[in-house]
Amino acid sequence: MNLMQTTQPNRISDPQGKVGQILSAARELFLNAGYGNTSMDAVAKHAGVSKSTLYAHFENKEQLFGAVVGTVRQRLHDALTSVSTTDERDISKMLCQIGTQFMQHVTDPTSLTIFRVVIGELNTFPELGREMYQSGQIVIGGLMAEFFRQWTDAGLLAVDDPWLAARQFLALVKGDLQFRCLCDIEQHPTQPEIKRNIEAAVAMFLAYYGPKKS
Amino acid sequence: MNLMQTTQPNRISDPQGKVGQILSAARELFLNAGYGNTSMDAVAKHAGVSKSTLYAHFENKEQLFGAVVGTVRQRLHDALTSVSTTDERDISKMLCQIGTQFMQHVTDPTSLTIFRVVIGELNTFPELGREMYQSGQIVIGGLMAEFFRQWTDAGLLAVDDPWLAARQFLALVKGDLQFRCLCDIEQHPTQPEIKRNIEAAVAMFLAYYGPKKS
DNA sequence: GTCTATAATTGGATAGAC
DNA sequence: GTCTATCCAATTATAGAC
Repeated sequence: MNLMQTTQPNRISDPQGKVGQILSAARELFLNAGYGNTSMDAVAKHAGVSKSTLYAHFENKEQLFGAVVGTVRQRLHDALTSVSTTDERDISKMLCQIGTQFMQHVTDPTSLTIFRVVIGELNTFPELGREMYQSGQIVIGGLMAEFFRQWTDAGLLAVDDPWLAARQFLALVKGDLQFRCLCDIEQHPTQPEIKRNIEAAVAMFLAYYGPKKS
Repeated sequence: MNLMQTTQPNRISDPQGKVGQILSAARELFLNAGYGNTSMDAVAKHAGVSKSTLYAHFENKEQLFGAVVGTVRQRLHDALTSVSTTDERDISKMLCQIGTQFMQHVTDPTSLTIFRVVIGELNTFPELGREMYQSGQIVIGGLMAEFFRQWTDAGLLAVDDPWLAARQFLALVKGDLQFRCLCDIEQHPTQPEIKRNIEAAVAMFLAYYGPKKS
């Protein structure tokens, strides 16, 4: 699954070199038409190179697909680890900030598309699905759990199981919006819809994990 | 998308006739290998009929796929509309009962597989994804909303927006388990894991929507 | 490394006999 | 309705010249 240079003296990550063109074209085609409906011919034509060049850089179709998924997965990973909050005293505002950033990435069209393709091809590429999930849910879940632990130490929350609380918070924030997006390509959630979900989630979360009780 | 008899005098739903064999074989192959990786040759061979017979009953590959998805979707629809609870005074127990039944269908391997295939082929068959989603989330959401409305009238709950409460409850019960199943074919949730999720969900839900407050 | 041309296979769909 | 045999287009992957 190593996509870039192996032993060749090629400059690393040459963005507009042939490899970059191929990856870019492959990403667009794979994400729009799926794995099975995308031909290597089409990738070569779309990238403006010949099939020989294509096969000179990538062993076969499977490896090319893995490389494309790898780049998109990395982007999702980076986006989610950058989720943060300004240091406020108002725990409610902080939770809303984080929820908003999270939903932005979760409902991002590119993220959704890659999840669709990977999920659909899960039988052929089981490990890609696992990697995508880990770059998504696990990364953001761990981040939230750490936040909750710190805020509990600071007396802002009363969370006993940070991982459980993190999963509950994220589940509430998402509601069924991510799943709906995944199933219905046209029903993109509106901003008010997302905002309402987040506010309801924060209210419910604080009613249970807020500092006043327990 | 009408799969069974149109004008032919064939007995309706002949379970072990050629049509039944074809649908059964097609279901197994489509769900295991996906749409693009399943050939009509394979379907015919697996069903023990010739390709001519196959094409005598189904116009083309797309229509066959639609018919298969239709049968599975119907099963999911029926399963979810049958979710119910014994009439107790203990609201907590009733919620746990419903949550358990819901999770049983949500984590059912066949349901998961059909969702994977449909999601992966969403660009080719947009309406199938919408139908699946409606047979799943919308059906169970409406059912729950109605429960919550009745229980609020009876003084067991204090729910102002039944649809929102229903989505929140279902989101909490699922957590990230459905999404995890969808992405990772091997990580099937254990019963204790599911049970713990449900109990935590009910506790949190009742802390907010329970009758004592408000 | 890159191209043109092509090999080798497989796909969906049909013709015609019974 | 059902079968055998086949057509034709498209696909992945490679050979050989430059």
